[in-house]
Amino acid sequence: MESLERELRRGTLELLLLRILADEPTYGYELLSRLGKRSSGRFHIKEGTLYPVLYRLEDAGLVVPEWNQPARGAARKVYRLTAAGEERLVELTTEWRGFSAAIDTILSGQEPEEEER
Amino acid sequence: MESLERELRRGTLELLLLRILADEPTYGYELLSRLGKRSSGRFHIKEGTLYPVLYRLEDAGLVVPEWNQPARGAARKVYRLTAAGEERLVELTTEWRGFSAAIDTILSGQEPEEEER
DNA sequence: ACTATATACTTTGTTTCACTAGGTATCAAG
DNA sequence: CTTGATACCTAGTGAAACAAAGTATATAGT
Repeated sequence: MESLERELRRGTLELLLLRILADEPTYGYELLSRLGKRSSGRFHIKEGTLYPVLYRLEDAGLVVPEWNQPARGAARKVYRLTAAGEERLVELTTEWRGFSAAIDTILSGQEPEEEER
Repeated sequence: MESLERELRRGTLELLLLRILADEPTYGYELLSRLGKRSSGRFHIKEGTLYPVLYRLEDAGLVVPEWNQPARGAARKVYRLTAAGEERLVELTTEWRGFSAAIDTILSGQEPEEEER
């Protein structure tokens, strides 16, 4: 019985990263702080969590990386959303809304009106 | 990259089962159909998923089982929420609300006001 | 009597994902 | 020249949901 947060985060990371990348192409390290900021400090993931997700997104063709050498500092791998990535973002957002609505319905103790016959 | 639903369900099962059991002590097999009904058919978990969760809840002292022999048919293991289970339900509900609110904020593209300094 | 179906609980093994805990490399500041 | 911040990468671990079995009882059909 682990922390709920850890388990809840499962699957949502992909959605959240796509959402942030939709605003603006961003590199990995920066994604960490943006995610932290936008969630009011709730989602503090580590690099060892982040990069594997980015590779999955890349393998799935949802994002494309481009190496970027800033004037000073280490090189950055900037990820940009592809068309497929935008589609996926819409898909996942819809799925999330349906899912969380279903949970909320159960938590509120309401029986949904007659379905599933 | 599996289905989002599968991953999202992670961690929420415990919460949902506790919620259903809070209404009324229920046995495993019945929980399956109640969960399906209350989620409008969205959450169709299998027995191989359900029972291990119930055992975790039992080990954690959140529910207690009682064998019940109905007039006809196979014996039923009816689970009842403990006081600890009720507390945990409140805890998890709060955590869920905070979590889903955080996701919604990020999805809506709003920056939360200055926090996390 | 035999078979199938529905009910009801159990167990084993697999997969996926987030995490821990390291590692490499570059650059600025002291 | 060492420390710390930035930035990326990887191997190994663990927990949860799942698939796919199995056991047992009772009812219905032939």
